Amino acid sequence: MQKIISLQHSGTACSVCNLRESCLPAGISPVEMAQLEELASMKRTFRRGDYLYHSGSPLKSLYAIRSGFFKTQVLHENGLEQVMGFQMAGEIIGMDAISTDVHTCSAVALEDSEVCELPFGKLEELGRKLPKLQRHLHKIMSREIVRDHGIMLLLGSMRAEERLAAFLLNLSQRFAARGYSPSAFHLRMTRQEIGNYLGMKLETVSRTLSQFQEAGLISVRNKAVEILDAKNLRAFFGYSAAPI
Amino acid sequence: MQKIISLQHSGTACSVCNLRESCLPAGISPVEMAQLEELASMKRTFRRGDYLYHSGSPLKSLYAIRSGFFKTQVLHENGLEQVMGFQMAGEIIGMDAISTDVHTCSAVALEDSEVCELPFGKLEELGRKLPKLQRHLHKIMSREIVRDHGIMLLLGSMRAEERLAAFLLNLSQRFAARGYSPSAFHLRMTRQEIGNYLGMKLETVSRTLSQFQEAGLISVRNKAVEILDAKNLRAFFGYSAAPI
DNA sequence: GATAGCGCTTGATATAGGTCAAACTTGGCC
DNA sequence: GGCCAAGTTTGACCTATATCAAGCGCTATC
Repeated sequence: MQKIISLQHSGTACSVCNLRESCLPAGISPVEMAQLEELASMKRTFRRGDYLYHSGSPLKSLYAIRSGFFKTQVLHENGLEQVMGFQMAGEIIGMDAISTDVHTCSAVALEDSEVCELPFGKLEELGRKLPKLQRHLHKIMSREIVRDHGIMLLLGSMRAEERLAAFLLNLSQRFAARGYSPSAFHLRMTRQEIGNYLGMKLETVSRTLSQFQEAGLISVRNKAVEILDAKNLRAFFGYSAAPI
Repeated sequence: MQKIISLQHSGTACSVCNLRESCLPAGISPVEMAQLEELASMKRTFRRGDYLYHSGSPLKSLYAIRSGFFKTQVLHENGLEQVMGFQMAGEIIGMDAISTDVHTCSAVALEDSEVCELPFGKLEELGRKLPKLQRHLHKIMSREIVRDHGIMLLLGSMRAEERLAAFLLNLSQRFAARGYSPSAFHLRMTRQEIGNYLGMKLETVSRTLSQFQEAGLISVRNKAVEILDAKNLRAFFGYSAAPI
């Protein structure tokens, strides 16, 4: 399943990567950056539908997404299925595997994507030498915990409208943080995947999007979404910040 | 709110603590244990209802629960509320605060409890010297991520019956792992709190418990629960392992 | 440029779980 | 030991969302 399109040992270095401020190297010195660059030198490209890792496969590395879009999901033998998240450039994935040395979810590319591979053993080793890197790794893991808490709040306490509004605003915010338009973007995932992630059926996703459009909050045409009235969309979940 | 009943600098050491195999010191050598003991020497006791930390308070330490029961929860200004988990002896809490150096949820004692305080800065520092400790800390953080994924699956994909069955079996398993009866135990939390955690109303919790009792799967009398037919209870969520 | 298939929308209907309400139990406190 | 508040159970009814179903429209492939 996992087709590796290209392996590069040079590629773009952390020090010149435009994601460096939000990715793993955030806040470390140039000298330290050089050491991290060496560790992160392995790049891999993926086509839409390719797996970055499978549930059940052993922990080897964490992965920093350089470009593209992934989803992570759990597939239970009993048929239950849950999308755990949609990850984009600058985000680190694979931390679920540290606990048992085996991945507990799968990561699939939703569009052509590129990742930097971070061999976990070496990353820990370097963390022992570079306290700032160590701290940052801890922060990234903790951020994942906080993100998951946000989704638990969403799934446990919000109504369908609120969940979808939170989802759209969260995407908007993350696109904005990467220099893309916060108001107009393309969804990389299907209604089915959105619904699965948000604990609702695809029909409900579709209906709720139509309803938002009807109310003049957004404009949707297939995967193209435009947020027209972020303020009132935000009101759907009580003026709180996007908790995803 | 946070009443500190006692502060002890001696207390029970990790090396003689009966939780050492499941707690932070798991798998480290006696020499290393001594260093960890020094770090974890501060004990604190809490009465039912006391806060261990508040949402918004700065990160100081992680906490290893020595005895008792806690819940962690987020309270949103807009009224939304979500119980993130129920934690018992041997579990480490507070990792939500590492991301931003501020706690994002609150921890409340559900019964009289005792915790070992682990100053986070010192813990990281010691981790740099003891790779096994470092790895174990990472495993504990990752375990929290995996646990949260399990709850996301539960909240996003399961029906009320399945959630409650999963909840009871998870408690059972955790009590068993601590040497208590896996079949008979006391719930430390209210129906309200269970419901909030599982994304359902307290009436639904009550009704579903009654329904389980009707079906001969459990016996409930207030907070006293006995699991009579774990096999069929497990069948409620497709024979999968408790995903909490 | 035609066609097949997948993804999406929309409608009609069903239902799990929520809401409201009342009565019962229990445990903490004076 | 009795009282009060909080927690729990159970019933009746309601609503948000699921389910089932049909048709439409992209988009990708030849």
